[in-house]
Amino acid sequence: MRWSRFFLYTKKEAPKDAVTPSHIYLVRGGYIKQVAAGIYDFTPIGKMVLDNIREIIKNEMDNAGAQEVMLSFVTPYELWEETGRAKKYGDELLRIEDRKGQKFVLSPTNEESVVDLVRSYVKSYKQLPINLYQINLKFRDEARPRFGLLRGREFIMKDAYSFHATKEDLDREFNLMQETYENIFSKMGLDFRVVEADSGAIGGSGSREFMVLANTGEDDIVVCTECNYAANIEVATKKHIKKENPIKTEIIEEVHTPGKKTIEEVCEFLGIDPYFSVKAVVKKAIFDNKEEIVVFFVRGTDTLEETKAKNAIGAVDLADASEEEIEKAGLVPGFIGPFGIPSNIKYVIDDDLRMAEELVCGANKKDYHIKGAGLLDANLLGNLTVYRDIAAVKEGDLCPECGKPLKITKGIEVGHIFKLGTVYSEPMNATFLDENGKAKPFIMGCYGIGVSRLIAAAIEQNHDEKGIIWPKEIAPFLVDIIVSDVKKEEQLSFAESLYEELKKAGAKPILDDRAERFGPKIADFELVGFPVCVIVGKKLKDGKVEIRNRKTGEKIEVNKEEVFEKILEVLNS
RNA sequence: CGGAGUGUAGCGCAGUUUGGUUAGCGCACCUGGUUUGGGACCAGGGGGUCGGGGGUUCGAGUCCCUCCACUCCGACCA
Repeated sequence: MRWSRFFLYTKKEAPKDAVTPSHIYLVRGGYIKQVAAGIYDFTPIGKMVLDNIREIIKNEMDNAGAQEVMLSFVTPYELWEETGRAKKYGDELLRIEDRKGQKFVLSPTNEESVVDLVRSYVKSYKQLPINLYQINLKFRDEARPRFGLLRGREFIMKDAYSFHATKEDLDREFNLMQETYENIFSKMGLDFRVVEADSGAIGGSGSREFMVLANTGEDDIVVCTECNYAANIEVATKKHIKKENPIKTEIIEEVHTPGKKTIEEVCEFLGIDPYFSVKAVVKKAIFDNKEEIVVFFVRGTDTLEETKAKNAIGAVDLADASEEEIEKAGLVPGFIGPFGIPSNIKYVIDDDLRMAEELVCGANKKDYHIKGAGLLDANLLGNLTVYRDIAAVKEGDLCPECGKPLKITKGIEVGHIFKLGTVYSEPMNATFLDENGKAKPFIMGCYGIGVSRLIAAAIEQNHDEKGIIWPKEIAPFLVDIIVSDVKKEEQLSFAESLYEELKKAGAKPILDDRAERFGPKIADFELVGFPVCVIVGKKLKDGKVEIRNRKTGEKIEVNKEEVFEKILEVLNS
């Protein structure tokens, strides 16, 4: 490509609304242009990066035996009514009507479509397993799109759906997909982790997320400092250890704690370690058909993990409870504890408190706490007591696998694989006949990769203060040939012949033959982020040109005769 | 969806408080010239429904009403 004719225009100034590096550099580098909130145009160079990523994904998916399809983007609303997701998905599902008033949705994901496709052809276990995938546009009407391509409303996703006769075969495919994903992200040159994850609204029995490690990530992930345990904080667990409270109380007693409502206040007032206090977190739990006040008890030093809490009671959602709602339920805000709690209140105690002794907790009575309480005997509390893991893992907690300290890092979710089971095939009545001629619903898995998000994630992980540093596997061009002064005939003709040579060798060159000075050209090289550049400039008359490595910053001066070999050397280093 | 902002040339902004000639500046763009290894310089030039609609006024970018769009924090998010 000759830059002088290339539809690529960089900017010196960052757009005022961009805050993350990937968003800033994608816009400044001329890769994307915003059209509306969370919707972007891709310029030719942006499309090249997208295609490079698609190519890697396609190769690996095909290798794994999956078959590429393309499901319709505009799909009938009816299909969404079949599974009940029309309601559940909420406002994120963009509904539209055609001229006849027939309802459609813009696909945010395609479980319904693919089940509809497969059920119309597949009737026998002999046709299984099947894995169908597509790399296609998606639309989710996010309440708050942000950070450029990291969270768009319109985006490109690779979604795959597998169909099996048995759970064992699903497990096999699930593992194969995990391997395939690991290959894909490794090939792209990304630093990532596979983590245990919550299945969320999509349902199913198991899921793993693929996280690109980056400071700007929106997800907290828990990783072990020793072994390879890694989990999303929404599901991460820790090893429970029993610490002895140095303070031994003779008797369990109520103590007067006037106006001391927070853990901090109570513990300071009583002179105890907050680790041995019980924090009550009151939430309004929303179920399909009702709302209910639920109390969650965790250690004073812990915080409630809402996803875990939600799963513990099977609620659809948790909302903050107002002081009035708490009082109306018969609770005393600031003095809530597991002992003597009104019998109509549902509550859950964190696993870490199981068998804990010498605790301080609310007495369910204004201005009183209980000292010396123990959870040795659950019967004290009645048999409704439920212990679940509901506290968020924090830095320094111990690994559930090996017992070494855990740490928390930020990640960008670029892939997610699920064991769906029959949650879609059953309601959609998608069945096959097994060996005994009996109709059974398909057992399904689904596997997603955020393709356009990967572009942003790759930049979040690979940039400096000057611009993008593309991993060469996805770089739009590999070698930027800078002609320092295009009016110098010898510079231009040397650069042109080098360009032809590199092009023939498949080294994806771009020739910067614009009528610009050296400054803007080298700055654009760094901003747009090509792996290597060759500077054909004033030293050419001494037979020398310069090669620069974008990533290492290394500069080498070489004789013009050996430049071709040296470039390939740098590229392959 | 709650809270806070912003909207003036392709991009970044000033002007709005206190209404008053023809709405400015930097970058980018066009023409000519000089420059040519880190975002050059000189001269000339083009480009505006001041987010939309309504109102107040002799007069509105500026005041009032209303709608819209976009951004940030949070909630949300396979």
